[in-house]
Amino acid sequence: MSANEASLDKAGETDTAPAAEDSAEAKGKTRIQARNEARILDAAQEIFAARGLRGATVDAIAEKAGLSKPNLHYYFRRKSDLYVAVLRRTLDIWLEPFAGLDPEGDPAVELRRYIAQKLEMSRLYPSASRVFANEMLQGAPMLEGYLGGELRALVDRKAEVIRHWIASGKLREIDPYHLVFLIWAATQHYADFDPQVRAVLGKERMTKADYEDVEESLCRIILGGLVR
Amino acid sequence: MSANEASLDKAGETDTAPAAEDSAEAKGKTRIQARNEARILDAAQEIFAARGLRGATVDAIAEKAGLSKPNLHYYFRRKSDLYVAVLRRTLDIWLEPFAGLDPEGDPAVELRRYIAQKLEMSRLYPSASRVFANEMLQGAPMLEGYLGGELRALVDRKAEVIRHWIASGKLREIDPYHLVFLIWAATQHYADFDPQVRAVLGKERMTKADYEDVEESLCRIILGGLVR
DNA sequence: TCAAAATTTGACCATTTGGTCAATAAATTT
DNA sequence: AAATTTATTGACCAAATGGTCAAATTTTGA
Repeated sequence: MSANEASLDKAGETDTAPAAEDSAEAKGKTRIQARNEARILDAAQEIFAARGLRGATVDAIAEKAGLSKPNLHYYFRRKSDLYVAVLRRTLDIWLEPFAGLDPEGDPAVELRRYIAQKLEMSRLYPSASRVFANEMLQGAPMLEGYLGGELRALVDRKAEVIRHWIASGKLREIDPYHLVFLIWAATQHYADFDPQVRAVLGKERMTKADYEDVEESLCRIILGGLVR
Repeated sequence: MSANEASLDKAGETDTAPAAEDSAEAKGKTRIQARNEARILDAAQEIFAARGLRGATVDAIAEKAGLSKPNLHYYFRRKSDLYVAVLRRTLDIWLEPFAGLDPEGDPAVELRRYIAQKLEMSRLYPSASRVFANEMLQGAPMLEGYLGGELRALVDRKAEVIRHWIASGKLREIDPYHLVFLIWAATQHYADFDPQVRAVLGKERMTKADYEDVEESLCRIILGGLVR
């Protein structure tokens, strides 16, 4: 319909002075600022995860964060700014383990580790996964540039790694891209479709042990066929 | 928060006279009624798929259906009624091929067929998949009873089929439930995460041929490991 | 301690939205 | 063709919502 106010394409972090502060973050932020922004981001992640950008209300986020609505707007002018911030944080956390796939490592070990890491993220930060899923369902209006840029480049690089494994006879001949999609889909499923998973398994809650079963099952199916 | 106005649990189709009419539907509906309800359902599916229950506006649905808002309300009193109707239609279409898994058939053939069917549904009716995904992300408030009832029972039955295949040595030892989740996740991924898939693959559009590649890849990975 | 800067809030507003209703315009039936 | 039922709509409303703003309060630094 209209140009988006913001997106993740080449976001321009305007830090005037890098300055090595205490926390990993902190770009000249007050203590109060850091605390409140973190609270808001956490709250927003929960709300956006469950309702998406349009369905989420600023009131709901503010209440969950324990702030008044005007006070929230003091930190994030527009709801969409907040949404982009949440998305960015989610994405950063997400791609780290993927980028870590080591070409020199044994594919069975590397892939199992990646699957395990991705599953753990579904278990520990399900709402992060859901925010991303929601954005996908909307057609990814905020991620257009990112998906075709950063992400695509990264996946291309890792597809090369997988092809290298195949070439050296350690993996069967499979399309690297669809393997990646399969792993993403399978692992995120347990966060995104949690209600269905729990209902079908008849579990009130998915415990850490349950997730270990998932890991074992997924690896057995995927690797069992993949690995020479 | 509060009791939902409607859900899919034991929905009571109040048909006074079964009466074998022309179409598969038609429970004493006018021609106009049938046409408009279909239009509305289609339009609603698109909007709900992209925005979820809360994010979708009745106005948007009405416009897409080519009706005025009050006219839409003439057919569906509440937005949630419409949502449930869409969900029900989606669900019906969805489970048919799953229920069709034949215990007497060859597991490799049966599973490949199911994967192919599920993929085709992602290709032909992506918005149906997205409506369901959206409902999951919201926590499945409208499906609570359904998931733990009908669906769970069906999956239990099919898990038995898979165990039977394992027992007769046709499949490796795997957890039937996680296999089912894997297939669901992998196939629906191409509908739900379409923007990501297209961006990473660098494709403007996923063609039928592209989907055939997906089928081949998925079957090779999943079955390659599964089948004896 | 005190002024400046940062933070918080109550009150408010314009828009959007789900939903209603009486009145009107087709269809359908008799 | 009249009567009855079905379908459609313009006008409207109350509630929700994103966002603003001036005033008040708290924190910070000199």
